Amino acid sequence: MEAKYNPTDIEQKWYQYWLDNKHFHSEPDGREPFTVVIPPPNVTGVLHMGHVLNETIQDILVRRARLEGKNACWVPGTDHASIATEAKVIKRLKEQGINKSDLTREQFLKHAWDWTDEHGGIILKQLRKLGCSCDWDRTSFTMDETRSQAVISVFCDLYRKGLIYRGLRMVNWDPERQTALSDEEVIYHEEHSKFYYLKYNVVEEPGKYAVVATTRPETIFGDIAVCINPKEEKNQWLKGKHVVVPGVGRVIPIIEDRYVEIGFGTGCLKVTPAHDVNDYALGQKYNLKTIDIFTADAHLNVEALKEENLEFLQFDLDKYQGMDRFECRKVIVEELQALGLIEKIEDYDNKVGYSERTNVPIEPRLSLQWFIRMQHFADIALGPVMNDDIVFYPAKYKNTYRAWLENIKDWCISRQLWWGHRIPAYYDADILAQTGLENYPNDKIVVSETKPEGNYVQDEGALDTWFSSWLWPISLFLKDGSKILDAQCTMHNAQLSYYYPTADLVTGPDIIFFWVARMIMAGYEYMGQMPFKHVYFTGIVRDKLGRKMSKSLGNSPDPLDLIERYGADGVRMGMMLCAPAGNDILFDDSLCEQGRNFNNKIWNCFRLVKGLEVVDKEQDAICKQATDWFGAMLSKTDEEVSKLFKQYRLSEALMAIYKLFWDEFSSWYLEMIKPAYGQPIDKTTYDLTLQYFEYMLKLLHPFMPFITEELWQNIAERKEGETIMYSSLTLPPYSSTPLLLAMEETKSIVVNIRAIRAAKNISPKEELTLMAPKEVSDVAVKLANVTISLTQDAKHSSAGSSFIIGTDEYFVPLDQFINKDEEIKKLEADLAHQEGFLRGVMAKLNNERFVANAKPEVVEMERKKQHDAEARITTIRQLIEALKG
RNA sequence: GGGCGUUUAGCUCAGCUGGUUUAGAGCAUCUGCCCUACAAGCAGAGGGUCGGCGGUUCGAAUCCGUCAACGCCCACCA
Repeated sequence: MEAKYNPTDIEQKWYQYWLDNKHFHSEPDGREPFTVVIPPPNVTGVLHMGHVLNETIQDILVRRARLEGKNACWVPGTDHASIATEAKVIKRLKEQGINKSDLTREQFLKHAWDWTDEHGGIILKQLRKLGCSCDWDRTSFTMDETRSQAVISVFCDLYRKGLIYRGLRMVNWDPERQTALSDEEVIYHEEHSKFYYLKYNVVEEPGKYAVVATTRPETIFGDIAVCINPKEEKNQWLKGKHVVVPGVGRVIPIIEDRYVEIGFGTGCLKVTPAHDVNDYALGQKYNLKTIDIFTADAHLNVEALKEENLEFLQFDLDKYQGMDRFECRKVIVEELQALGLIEKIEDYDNKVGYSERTNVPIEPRLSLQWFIRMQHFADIALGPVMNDDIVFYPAKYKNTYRAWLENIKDWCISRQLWWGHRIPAYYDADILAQTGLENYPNDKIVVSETKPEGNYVQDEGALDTWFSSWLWPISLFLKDGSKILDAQCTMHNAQLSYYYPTADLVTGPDIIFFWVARMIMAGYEYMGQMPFKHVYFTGIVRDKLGRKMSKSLGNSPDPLDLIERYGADGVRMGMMLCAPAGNDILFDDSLCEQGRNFNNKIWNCFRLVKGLEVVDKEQDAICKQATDWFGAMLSKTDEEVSKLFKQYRLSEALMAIYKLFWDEFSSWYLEMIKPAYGQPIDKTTYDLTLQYFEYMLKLLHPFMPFITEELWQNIAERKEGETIMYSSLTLPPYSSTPLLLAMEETKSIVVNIRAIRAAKNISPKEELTLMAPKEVSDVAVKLANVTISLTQDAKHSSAGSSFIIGTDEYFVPLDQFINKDEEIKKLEADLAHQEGFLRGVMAKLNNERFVANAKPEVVEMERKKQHDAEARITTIRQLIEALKG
């Protein structure tokens, strides 16, 4: 065996082995199920560090569940990511000189599928490199046939139930992709912008004007009123008057509404119902007309204004026609300034909504879209999380969840995209020809899983991607034509009834509304049950400086490159070392280094153990003590690890095993049982050592699947197809605290003597005498290389170095090396510390109220502290005197 | 503007319902070692008045209040 662990070949070998033996595949059986559905990555995406974190955690949970004897099933798949993928396809087409608008829907979809086939699933291949134990036979796609069918039938079902409706609403419009978005897809950024104070001349009082402050002067073409608060003193004079929209020349009324905040700005609000959510509400309330001045890609369309009789028009409308909205802002400000219609311009910070996907400022736009009534879903989804039927880790996200559900708004689910599930709504062609889409009567819409007979036109829109994602934990298990709508009432689907509800969901808190909440809604609506029992929210992977990893910053390492350099096990461990649940991850390559080093350590321990020569002989005292002790140690850690897993404290579980293996097993245990050079080891000790080693491999396996499989296969004879993955994880119970305490004392003796050697520069090879007040374990004799001289009264007069463990005093005579002053200084420092400590204890014990109020065992503990400290102080004083004398 | 969270060694974090030797771990640092598993290693060492202030208590990193810094989420003040 090589002295260094080389992961590459080994990882490939075992992954193939697992695949060949179908070890990741699950079918329902008598065992308890443990299901995890992957948060489907974008079908054309590539692996980034966020995935590494997320998928590693899932794999750890799944592998641990297998070891615990559960029937674990981790279902992989990808998401069609409607808007993101469509954007990529459009971009590629553009590179080929093709515009989306030149293609028919069918032609475009052909390109999109080509692209998907070409790039799709790359990320799933990459997950294999990471060691993910997904049931690849179950790989699904949110837009494959089964999943699509589920989506369409759910849409129809919700429509029938009256939970889906079509309506003309103010929506978030992405002018780049030219589609509506849901509220969740809008991200607000604080922005430094300007506040423009525009003059609106009052018709009834020539020479006087109202001032309106706005951040969006380009929208004045759509102004339809100016609103004041009826209670605002300074604007009383405007009541009932009319004003002229500057430049545009439209005469509009002053209206009154308490919505306008007194004291903010000038108290005059321009009302542009077509381009602002609040203005739209005002428009509805006062029955104002809406003038839409933007095209779908947010360029000006002022053609309609020409039809109006704008008696005070000062602008050249043709100049503005087709102008970009931001260009227009610049131009219009210049022109208004020239006309003397701007009173002043101030700096102003406000929030601007951006499209999550295209990063373009959102335009509020009135349009005809499909919505889900969310109140119903909020009602069924709130309780289970608040009362911990579904448990969130960390729990703080319960607050976030509740806040969202309690202020729920209807969900806009239609998108003006082609790549997605097409809305199964049909319009009678004849009626449509008469009425147009906007005025098409709702009761004549046919919503159906199949195209109705006759001359019908299907809705052009597609559904929000999340409308398919929210069914994921259900739709993944639909097989052989089984229908989602039958799922709950018949449960005839053996797959679904076995695997649902799933056990754990691992995902980022950024999609708690997009996905987590909606899965819970769909779960209760269609299965009558929760979709998962636990939700583990990961943090965001950041770089060492706390910056979010991103392509543009170039601070995100390529996971595959890391795997190449440190091995998948090393990378997984590096990731987990810095990943307490819910905290952001400050990732650094050096963490993987630590992971790699640990692999190497395990590897070399294995080399040592396997290299031992074994004979059939009695176990000596040292080995007996060592094996007994480590058995207890192992079982104690095992218990801890189980507890930590139950709390989803994975990084702590890993750390516990890490310390067990490196400190207790390698540094202590192996040194204890290691025979002298060339000597053999007894079989009992050897067998126990292998047993312990094997058990630790199992504990480690979820974190580091490859090296543990490799060593597990080599630690004993294995049958063809056997795997550590399904080796059971049970340990004979140990409960031996005295054993552990005794060994801690032994270790203290060894550490003290090593420290003396280090301080005095004495080689470990040189045997020393240890004067001890009581029997010292042979383990200490071996590891510290000492001979014991039993004495109740160490010879304080002779030169040497002493130490105290508990209240026992030990002494190592060292005539030739001793430096008295140094020794005295050290003892005096210790004395000062002990005395300070004693003072603290005495302060409590002398306090009557403490003695009276504290629990008896606490008082008892303080008394013991007092006695111990006093004993130690006496001993130290004697030592100092002896040295001085 | 509301809400939530964080603040403990140079770094990343434990520290559960207040008392278990005047705070722990891993990494990093420093010192000494190539000793026949491992220098991707071994042995040893140093390092914190627990963000500030105030309070409750016999006793506070731990509970309460307040301030500060940072982070996240939500919200239609144009």
